[in-house]
Amino acid sequence: MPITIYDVAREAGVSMATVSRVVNGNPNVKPTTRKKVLAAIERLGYRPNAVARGLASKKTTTVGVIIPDISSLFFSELARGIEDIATMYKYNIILCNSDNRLEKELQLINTLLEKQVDGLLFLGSEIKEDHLQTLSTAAVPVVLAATRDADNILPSVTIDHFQAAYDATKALIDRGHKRVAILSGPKTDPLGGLLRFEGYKQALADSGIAFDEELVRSGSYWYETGLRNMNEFLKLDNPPTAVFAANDEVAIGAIHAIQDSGKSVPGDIEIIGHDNIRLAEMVRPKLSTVVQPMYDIGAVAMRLLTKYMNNEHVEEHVVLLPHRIEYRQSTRPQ
Amino acid sequence: MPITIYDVAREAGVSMATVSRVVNGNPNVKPTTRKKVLAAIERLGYRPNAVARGLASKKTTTVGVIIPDISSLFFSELARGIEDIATMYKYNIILCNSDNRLEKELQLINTLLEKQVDGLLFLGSEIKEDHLQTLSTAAVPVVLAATRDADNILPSVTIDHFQAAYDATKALIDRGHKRVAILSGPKTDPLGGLLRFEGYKQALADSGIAFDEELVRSGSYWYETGLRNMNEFLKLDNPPTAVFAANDEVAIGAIHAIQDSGKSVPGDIEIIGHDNIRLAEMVRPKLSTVVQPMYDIGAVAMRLLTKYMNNEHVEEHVVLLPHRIEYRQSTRPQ
DNA sequence: CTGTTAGCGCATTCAC
DNA sequence: GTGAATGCGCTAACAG
Repeated sequence: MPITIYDVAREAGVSMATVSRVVNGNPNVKPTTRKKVLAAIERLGYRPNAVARGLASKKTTTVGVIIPDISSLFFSELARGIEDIATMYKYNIILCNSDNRLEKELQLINTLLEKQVDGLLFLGSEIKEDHLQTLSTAAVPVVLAATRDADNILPSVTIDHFQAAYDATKALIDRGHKRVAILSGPKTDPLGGLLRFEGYKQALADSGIAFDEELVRSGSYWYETGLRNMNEFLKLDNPPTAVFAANDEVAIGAIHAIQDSGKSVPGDIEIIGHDNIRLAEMVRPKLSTVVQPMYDIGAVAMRLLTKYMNNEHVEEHVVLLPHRIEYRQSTRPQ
Repeated sequence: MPITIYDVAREAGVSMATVSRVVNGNPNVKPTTRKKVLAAIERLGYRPNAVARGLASKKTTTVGVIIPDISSLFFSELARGIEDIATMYKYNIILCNSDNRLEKELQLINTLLEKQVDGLLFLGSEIKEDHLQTLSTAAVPVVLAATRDADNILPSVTIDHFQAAYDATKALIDRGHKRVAILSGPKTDPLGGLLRFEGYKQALADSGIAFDEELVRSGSYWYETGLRNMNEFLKLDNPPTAVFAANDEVAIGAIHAIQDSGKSVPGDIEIIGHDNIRLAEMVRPKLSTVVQPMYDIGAVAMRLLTKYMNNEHVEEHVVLLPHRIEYRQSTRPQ
């Protein structure tokens, strides 16, 4: 039989309301009685029941987090940012993997809403009409992280993917390359795929370089994809002399493909990756890459969510975090 | 105003008990009325309140997971195993980072227990008397994963770390090495540190090789530690010709230290790592390593927890998962 | 400052 | 098969 607030009240010789007050730090309690209650709590080993509290107060101090895959280096870093800020604001997180599967995502949203989370964080996956519709039934705030909806209806935290890809491509061009290839993410991914691809094309156009379909390969964000697609590039009559990869894993796969073919990075081919996962510093040559602040995206998104949950005023509901290029060893020193 | 079970009852012209029955799949409902109720639920967009259900039923279908650091490649893989099995058994997980800090761990245990989780998974960190004491106040089952308590009081899922280290060291010795070094984890870590160190020493002893303090360096599990400590080895008058590293990151750091010094792996020095994080295949040379089945440890631990939560019979409460050595390129082909 | 009283939304007896 | 009644443990007015 678990100890309830009522047991404590009896033990301390006060009403349950008073016990509730001291448990919740309500100042309207005489220090003497507070001490009495605290002693009774200690003696009985009382542990407040957060479920009962949640039902009565309509707050669970829990937020739901829907993430494509927690085992990914990218998203686990994001999750850490979320959890740290959540802890700071006394929230816990219910973490769910969606594997980017629409059906599972919608079902998770419903489950989390049933669990009466105080807010929802939705990460990474593309936002379709179905999402918007299900999300619109939520009575609690929702924030997107590392993704956003096309019309910016929902609050979101991302970087400017177009600009990031533009900058990386431009940097390669400025280093004298005419044959700049892209290892793109899936075309179905609006941000990491399409938008970065657009940035790439725009950089070429602005530099008067003709777009060459031959220098484009898109696929998943896995190491093996980089390996495979880079090998295709290498078979070209006129292979690229520089490559922008849509993420770091792919970039590292590309580097290994190049090395395996007997060529060198950055000697023969220069590479710039994207994200700056911790791995980027743990390979040789160390990877030059576009820094996407994963931890911060998570942290800022969670902070934004606390503001909404707290009915605080929010200046801008679509926040773009800064990016930059970190030059390491897969590009030549300038 | 959210829709409650009562609204549905009125809309369907039945009692709330009946609605509760159809929501919970109780077979004792006439198909006709079931249909009526379902229609009313649909019409109203009713979403059951899991908090209220939790209070009434004393089950939350939520388990607490205390993890050192979700952003680590090792633990995020474990977490994925946990979450997948949790999903399979209709549980959600509340995920908390502990950073291996005792105080935070104890506080998290209490918080999760307050939230009335149906079970608790505790990962990675050393189990001290304080843990046992706090955990003993739990009214719900607890399972340890990737750690265990000294007296095997609590159920746990791990590999045999002594044997793993023994096997790796022995493999190196069998390849003809007399100077086998160890890049050990922290001595304060009972499994990854101490136990593996013991396995290393035993393998030496069994092979008649004198233990040499010079060939031992211990430290954190980070890449930089491997880099730094390997450099120390390299400065020795009589440096090691083989190294067993306490985890893969450290092993990769060591490889880079060796390469940076102008020597080669495995030509001059052979390396075996530990864990087999995904990274092991994403470096050159690819890392030979002791495979620790992270995903499975998480999955099995969660499965074990479901058995306890379900009052099922459990054969063995201390489970050791198998390990093996995966030979890749940081050891010479045999 | 403290106690009394109502629910919060649901599962669960127990009757019928 | 179905409904009425009770209580899970707590917060939140409201009185006093």
